[in-house]
Amino acid sequence: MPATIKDVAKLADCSIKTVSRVVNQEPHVAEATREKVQSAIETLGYAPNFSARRLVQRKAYMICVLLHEAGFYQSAVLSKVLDVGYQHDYDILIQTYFPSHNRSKEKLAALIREKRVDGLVITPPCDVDRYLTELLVKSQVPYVQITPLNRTAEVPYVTGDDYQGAYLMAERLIMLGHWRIAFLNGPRNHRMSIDRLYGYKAALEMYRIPFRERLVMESLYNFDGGYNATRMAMAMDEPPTAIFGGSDSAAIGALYALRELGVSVPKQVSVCGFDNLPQSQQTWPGLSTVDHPVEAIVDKAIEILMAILAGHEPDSRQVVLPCRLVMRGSTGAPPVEMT
Amino acid sequence: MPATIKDVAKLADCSIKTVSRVVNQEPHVAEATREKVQSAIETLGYAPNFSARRLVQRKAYMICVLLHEAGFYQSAVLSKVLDVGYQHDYDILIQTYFPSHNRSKEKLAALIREKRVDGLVITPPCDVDRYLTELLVKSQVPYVQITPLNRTAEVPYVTGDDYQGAYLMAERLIMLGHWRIAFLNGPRNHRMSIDRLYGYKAALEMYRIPFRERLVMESLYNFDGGYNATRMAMAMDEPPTAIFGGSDSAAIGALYALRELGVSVPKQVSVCGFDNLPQSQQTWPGLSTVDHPVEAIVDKAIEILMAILAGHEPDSRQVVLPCRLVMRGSTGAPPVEMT
DNA sequence: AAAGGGGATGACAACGATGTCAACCCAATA
DNA sequence: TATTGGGTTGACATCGTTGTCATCCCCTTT
Repeated sequence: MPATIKDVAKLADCSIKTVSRVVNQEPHVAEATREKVQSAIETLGYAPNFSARRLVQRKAYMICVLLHEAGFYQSAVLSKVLDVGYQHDYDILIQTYFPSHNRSKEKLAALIREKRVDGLVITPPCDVDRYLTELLVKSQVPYVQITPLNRTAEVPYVTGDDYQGAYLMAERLIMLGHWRIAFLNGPRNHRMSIDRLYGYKAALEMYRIPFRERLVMESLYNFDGGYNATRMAMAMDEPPTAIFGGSDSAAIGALYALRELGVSVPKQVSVCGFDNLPQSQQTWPGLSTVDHPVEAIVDKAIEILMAILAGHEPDSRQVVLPCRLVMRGSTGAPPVEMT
Repeated sequence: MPATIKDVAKLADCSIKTVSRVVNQEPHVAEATREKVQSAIETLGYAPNFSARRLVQRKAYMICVLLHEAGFYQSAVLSKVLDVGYQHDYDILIQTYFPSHNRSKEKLAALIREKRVDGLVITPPCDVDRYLTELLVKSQVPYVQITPLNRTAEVPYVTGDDYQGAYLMAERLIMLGHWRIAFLNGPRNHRMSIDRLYGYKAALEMYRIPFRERLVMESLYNFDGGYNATRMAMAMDEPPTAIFGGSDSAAIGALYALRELGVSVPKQVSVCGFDNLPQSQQTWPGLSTVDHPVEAIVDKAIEILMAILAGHEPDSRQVVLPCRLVMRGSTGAPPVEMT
């Protein structure tokens, strides 16, 4: 049986309230008493019972990270959340959420209703689900979205500047001499895909390169999508000299397809991605990509969430951080055309 | 203010105990009463407060997954833990643990002392830390190790059969015609590395292939280690015709090094790994590897943990599951030697 | 010397559930 | 009719904390 506050009080010959004061470092305790209590605590190996504290304070001391899948991006997020979580007194609970899965909906709803968590961090693609959004709003739980696929002005989120990142990368490709640049697009109704596509378009426009609809290929931002899209692109009459993956996963699929086709990267075709996933530096050649600053994003997101939980109004509820190019070996000048 | 059990009792015109019975589906409630209570619950949108329940039941309804880092392997584990967690009434908390980091030690110790978790799942490489092991044993918390790097007979663990898996793969390489097979070794004092190395050695012995110490290269099982080891191996007088990575990460590093050296895989050199990480099928060529059955391992581990938590004695506390070869494009026959 | 003020302290009531146990009701039985 | 027995039911204590507020004591001030 672990020691309780009562045991400590008895041993230290004082009231439980005094022990509570010492434990919580409240004022109004004489130095001598404090020491007496401290030593009693150590003797008994006392630690306060968290459930009791949670009950009386009506606080779970817990934040939940909502995941759709435990993928590469999510593990980067998690990694940082844990890191930052240390700074605060919150534990981190993870929960999966599948829009189509009724049981997972109920689980999450219960989690919130039963006050088992004080706030949530939503990772993509969970944010696109209507039911979830309604649930969160209705239950008034503080939450913040990490790199949402869609976003509305009412909801707190932190993300990278998809438009700017895509613009930068497209511009870089253009500077290298490319002008038939395929774009591996994501789901058409996601704000994130739309922004990245717009960045690409804007760069083309800026440099007077005609935009060609057929160079925008469906990829769903995943490996298989990138692979298939690339096979199709390379089968065109005039295949692209560069393939800009809207996500690293798609770009890695593209690399695979090109290797399979015996197309040399970057000599014949350049490839680049978006996200800067850890494995994008383990491909060969290393994948040039746009760094979505996950760490900074999570940092900011937790900061916002903590502010809301503490009752303050955060500096801002919507934050967009700039992206940065990370050039590796997968991009280069296009081959000289034979005309 | 959320509704409490009292509110429900008042509305349903009965005692709180009766409501409790209905909520927990206990017997001894008349059908009419049950319905009355149910409708009151729905009217008020009542959900039991978990902190209160935890307090009185002295149970946290929480298991902790202890991670050293949120890497690829860990995310696979996590993914499955979450999946299985659904079956039971436990929430999943994640916690990082760094042996050198005092603060993280304290955090974990507090987590356990304060009864915030009922049990733990330990992922590698956390299990190699002495302080941790002592803490766990001393505090009597139920726990189970997933693919431990080291293991002792007293501690519950579930792992893949490293020896058998390595044997199978080495045998396969030999059948393909290889006999200069380099092995990218892991940390020398880890049981897991030792077993994999022994499997490799045993296969060599079985097929009467002389074991050469210098073909066992230090890699620490990571990308950089695999990369460096491969560079060194290929610089030998008689470079190996196959490189067997003790882990996929190391093997991916090997692939990178070989590409860089312009060595064709598998035509000139075969490469294979161990673990079957998700990204090992996204390399080019696809990485042949030994599947460490993470899902089955986690399944079994949770089963054991749940049995212990429920007070039963599990069927067995140490489980070793067989590994299975996954052959992809990175392995083939060695080139014909010019003699 | 009396009044006032502030720090130290503890008694007691929350918090919201579950466990214990006695009381009750009603039907079946002797 | 009295007794038994089983299913219903609720009063009350309990879990281990924190919050409220009254009390006490001692020191300063007038």
